[in-house]
Amino acid sequence: MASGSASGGSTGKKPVVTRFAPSPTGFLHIGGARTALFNWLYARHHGGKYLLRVEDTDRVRSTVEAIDAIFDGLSWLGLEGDEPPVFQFARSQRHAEVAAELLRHGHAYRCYLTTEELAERRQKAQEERRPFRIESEWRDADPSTWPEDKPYVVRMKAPREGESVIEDLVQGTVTVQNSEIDDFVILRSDGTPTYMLAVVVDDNDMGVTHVIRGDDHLNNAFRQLVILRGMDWDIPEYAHVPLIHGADGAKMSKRHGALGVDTYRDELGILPEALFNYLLRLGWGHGDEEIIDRDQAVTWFDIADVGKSPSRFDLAKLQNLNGHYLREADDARLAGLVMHRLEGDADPDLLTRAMPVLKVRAKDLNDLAEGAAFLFAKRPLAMTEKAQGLLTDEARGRLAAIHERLSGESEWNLEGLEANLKAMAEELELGLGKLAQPLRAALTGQTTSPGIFDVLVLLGREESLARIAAQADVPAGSQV
RNA sequence: GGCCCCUUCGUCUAGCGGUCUAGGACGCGGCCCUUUCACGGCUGAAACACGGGUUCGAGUCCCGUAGGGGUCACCA
Repeated sequence: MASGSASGGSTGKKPVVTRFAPSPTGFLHIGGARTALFNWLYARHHGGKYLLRVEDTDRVRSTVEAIDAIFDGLSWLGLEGDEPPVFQFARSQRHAEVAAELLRHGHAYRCYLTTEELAERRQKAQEERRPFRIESEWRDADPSTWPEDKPYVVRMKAPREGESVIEDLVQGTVTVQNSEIDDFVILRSDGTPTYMLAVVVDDNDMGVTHVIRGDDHLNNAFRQLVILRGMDWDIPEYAHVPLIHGADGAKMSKRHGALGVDTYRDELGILPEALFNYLLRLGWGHGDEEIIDRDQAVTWFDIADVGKSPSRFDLAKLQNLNGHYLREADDARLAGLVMHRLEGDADPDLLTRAMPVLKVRAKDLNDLAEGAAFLFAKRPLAMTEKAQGLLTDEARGRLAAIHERLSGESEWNLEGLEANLKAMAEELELGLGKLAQPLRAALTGQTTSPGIFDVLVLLGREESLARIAAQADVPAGSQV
């Protein structure tokens, strides 16, 4: 257990230990994912440890589903902890012990004020338009006068004079008057610890040297300082990173655009490396660099380079980045990811072979599935309206000619087919488009697709000719 | 409302007193490539919130104003 001077924070000599401590009351949202990322990155950059702690002290709101969802999201992003996660609730005994010690040393006191009494005072203060601060008459009561048979909470005896300063790695020097800090509760009347106590005890016991979290905790840090000083524990370095806002500038909340990372994965078809890169660049930059992989991020990342102002979430940029990583991704891997997004049976080998020409046209896995659909479509092909429009009588006539010509194609490869059709266009004194577009419609049922020769090769001789025949004005007698 | 924090193109950012007629990226417009759609290449429009200081010189430092955010529980 750490001990020693609590004056100036750690000296930086100790190996770095960071932690990500979500409360399992919902999915792993985008903001939490970024906090985890920054903790992971900071630990990796300094060759330290990155730990996970589940803050499940709120028994009614914490669920196993949420715990699973969070771990699932973290491992998808490659942000698993370096050690098995700590479950906060399991440590409540230790929290209570610390509270007892604080009580023993007179840093905390039993407060017998009821919630109703407090509510009354709060309301009165509001009516009188003056700021409310808890001033419990029990603060200075002699412990010998503490009733044993009445319910009470344990409150910290926060200093009322002077000021507290935090040298925050992101926010800089932040000063707060001690008079602003009230006597917060550390142990509820049922004897369970509050978050405020639990974090401090757990961070201390886990040897956390750097607390990197959302800046909605900045105010809490000053309360936590009170406990730290009461126990004479080392004060960790703090880094309070700004929250992520929605596209409209408002705070990301559950009903306001905050999505779980699973939604980005499952519904939006985003690759983990794309989300990693996007989240990294949100609030942090390294010169003009935009495409940054894991290893590069580890060497470049510094928490001090994180900006102080909140940033807005921009889906278009995420998708652009995703498109980049899609093009870089392994074809078989992408085929695997796309398989279950396709309706009906799909051949993974064909899908893999088609991937090089499919992925340059997609920005997410859904695009990829859509683009791949024609490969596995059953005859007769469904036609989009535009494709239908392309199939004029003249076009159908040309398809018949193409069919006849391609039937004689011996090799059925890219070069041969391209030479053949180009020659045909020249002979007919037509642009290649006049041939290619109707052909595309017949082959794919759409007006856009990969290159027409790629499509022909991917579909193969038999299927290609059959699809052409189905749309062509085939002269009687020459059935396929 | 009290306290704390923030403010460069629509968005993410570079900038750490002179090299800024402010750079990059996404998005948007145009052109090129081209059988379609993409990819790629080139190119255009687009920002230092405002007002005072400090300084020979301010996007960069200080102070106000405005706007935005966070937080004020026996929730985490």
